[in-house]
Amino acid sequence: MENLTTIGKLAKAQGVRAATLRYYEQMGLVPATRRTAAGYRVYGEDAARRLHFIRRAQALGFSLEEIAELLNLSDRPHASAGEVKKITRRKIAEIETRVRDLERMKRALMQIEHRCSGHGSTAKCPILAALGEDRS
Amino acid sequence: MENLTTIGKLAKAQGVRAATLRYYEQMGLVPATRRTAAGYRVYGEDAARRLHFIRRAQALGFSLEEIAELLNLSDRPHASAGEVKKITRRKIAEIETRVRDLERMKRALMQIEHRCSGHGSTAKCPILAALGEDRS
DNA sequence: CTTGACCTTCAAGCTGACTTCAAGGTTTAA
DNA sequence: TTAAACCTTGAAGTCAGCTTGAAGGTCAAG
Repeated sequence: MENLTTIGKLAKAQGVRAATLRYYEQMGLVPATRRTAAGYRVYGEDAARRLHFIRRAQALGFSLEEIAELLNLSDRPHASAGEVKKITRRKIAEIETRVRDLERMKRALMQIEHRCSGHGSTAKCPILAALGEDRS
Repeated sequence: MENLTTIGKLAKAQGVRAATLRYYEQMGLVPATRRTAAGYRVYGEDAARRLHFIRRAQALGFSLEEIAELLNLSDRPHASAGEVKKITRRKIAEIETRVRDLERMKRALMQIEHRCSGHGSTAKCPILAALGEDRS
């Protein structure tokens, strides 16, 4: 089954507002859908997957513009392979940097947690030290 | 040496604007500094470390409010250990989720990169599949 | 001892990502 | 068949996180 749905149902299912979906469409994040005779938007389940991706990526700190760029990568499967590859590698590198920074922050937080259990001494500001080295 | 400096120098050194530093002070992200007789702000190097942390944390997608919360953890070393511990654990869990999501996104990008080298077939939309499972 | 590069505050303006509102047309359930 | 619950567009409002501008005080170099 194709599982067609209206904007309101898709929105509710994904925990966003219908207005947000229209906004994403306007911003080019989701393609303009086909419409009913009355002009109502009609969504298939690919729309749900796409929307889900957008929300998760956002939670990871990507801007809508960056997300559009990521989605573009998979939308144009073989278009200008060289460029796609370049962007992809850049994104991968960005992600690796983020992960490293997050791991450092995590270690700092674990130190704080440990210290707060009474085991640590006055070792000061592990969190500030966390992202202290090397420039982005 | 204590390495005291003015707002302009600190700002330039960290690649932000002086106005941004004033804004952070206003928002409570950096404590109000002492001033010269003329009312000029005077910064020590702790300010530089703090600022550096703020910028990196921002790049990781934390809001200023969240960053303030993180900084508070290290500012009040032993204040209400129970609460600090709770917040710390929550932040650690959040970070772990983020890292997992980023790793998934990275794997998807690597598939795209691979596919674009001509090795892959029409395996479609690895990026959409990337964050497709389990809810945040 | 003045000129230009700083610093001060306060207020208004801008961008991204929505949200809300107004004024309507459509669908559906009683 | 009509009222509630949808949908449409367009435009304005909101919040975070700055940026810019105005109007003025301070400091360092020549």
